[in-house]
Amino acid sequence: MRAGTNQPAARARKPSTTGQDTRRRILERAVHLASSEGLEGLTIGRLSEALGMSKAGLFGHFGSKEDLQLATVDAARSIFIERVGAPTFAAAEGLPRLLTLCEHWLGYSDAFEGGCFFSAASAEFDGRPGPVRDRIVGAMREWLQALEETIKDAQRLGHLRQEVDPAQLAFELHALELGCNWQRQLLRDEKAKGRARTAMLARIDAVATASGRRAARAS
Amino acid sequence: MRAGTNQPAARARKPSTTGQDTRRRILERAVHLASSEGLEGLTIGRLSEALGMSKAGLFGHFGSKEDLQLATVDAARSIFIERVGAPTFAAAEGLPRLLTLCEHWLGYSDAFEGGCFFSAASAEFDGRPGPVRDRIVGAMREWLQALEETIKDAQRLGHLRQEVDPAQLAFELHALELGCNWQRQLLRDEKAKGRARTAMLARIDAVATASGRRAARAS
DNA sequence: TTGACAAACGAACGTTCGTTCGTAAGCTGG
DNA sequence: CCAGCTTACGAACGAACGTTCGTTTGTCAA
Repeated sequence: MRAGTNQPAARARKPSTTGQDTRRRILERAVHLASSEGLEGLTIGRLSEALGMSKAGLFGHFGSKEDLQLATVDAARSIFIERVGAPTFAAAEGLPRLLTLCEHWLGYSDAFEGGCFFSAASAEFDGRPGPVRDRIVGAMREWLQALEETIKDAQRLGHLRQEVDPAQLAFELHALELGCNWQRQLLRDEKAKGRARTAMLARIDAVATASGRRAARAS
Repeated sequence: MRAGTNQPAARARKPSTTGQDTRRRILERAVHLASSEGLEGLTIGRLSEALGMSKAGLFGHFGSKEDLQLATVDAARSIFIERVGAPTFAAAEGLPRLLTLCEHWLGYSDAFEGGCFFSAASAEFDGRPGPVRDRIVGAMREWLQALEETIKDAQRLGHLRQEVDPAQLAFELHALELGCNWQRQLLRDEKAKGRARTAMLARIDAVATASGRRAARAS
């Protein structure tokens, strides 16, 4: 079953509303729904109802629920790259870039109605083997690697002390982001973002060099 | 419907297997299942199958699925208290107690097959209003309060500097625990616990007083 | 021995899930 | 104008969900 799923019909045509448009509209809504209801709680029936279309019509854009989930993860990844990755790599390398990353990272939670998509998806699928879990893991490894690389660059430029363990620092910054999301979403604590920012800046400042601080102040 | 749920039949009798025993057995399994599949993914059918009993037989112990979920949260809370709370309050007040808390906190993840129960439950229900969410929030507030109180005690004893903000420190320690669980469960990184321990100890040591360090070394 | 009661069961309920199918409608190249 | 393709639809499917019901079993008290 499910034959012919591997030719995604990418041929370019221009009807009044193309399938790609609808697909985008579906995924935009799916990402929000999944961030608060979960990727499994994201039901085809409710999603189609929220979009004012039929179950079958929506289903046709994806071969299966799993494909919908995978596409939703990809869509969330795109949003993350747009809201965090892009402004980060637009900033000057070194400490300024690392600080820019932290600030946009904290701000991106607002991009989804139910808080950080990946925080929710991670917790939901960390114990369920399969393609969806693999996709989430891939996106998170990619991000953690980028974060670590940003730290290493700052170190290479002499903005951070040599004895800093980039993986350890990346772990701690990531933990603070998770904590921020937790406190905001579960306890509805508006101070969460401030707490996380305070902690991130203090942690970074504690291992910054004089030239690093100068570069940060200049930017 | 669901009449007579409010007299739990606490009358003392001694059949070969009492209802309370079965209920305990059910909840023990439920906690593990929920920690990896989620509280919603915890279905009565699969749970009863895993226990070798019928759906109806299991269902009878709870008036509804929601009641089962609430009981599961309570059971997880008991395990947490037993594994973390008890050893913590057995330790000497002040810095020794705070360090004991951290160590047992990091170790308790092993109590559940799918990692920290509350980390999973928090992420799952942070966007779903209702009694289950309220129960989770209650347990977490209770814990966060205990953590903050432990910090304040250490401060009162002069083991931590006066300028320390207990709520901020509690937030950061909690974030590190979340990060530990995330890295362990999603990335299957065995270094996670070490990373979190390193960060916790460094964070605490940075604001410890000389007498606090002495008390910690002595215990 | 009998009556009462808790504990567990099998069978069925209505609902919702993901999925399949056949079929209109709308656009486009011949 | 007409085939051919994409897009969307309504209707229906089997499976699994939470839940209800009536019944059987085993144990204690009278």
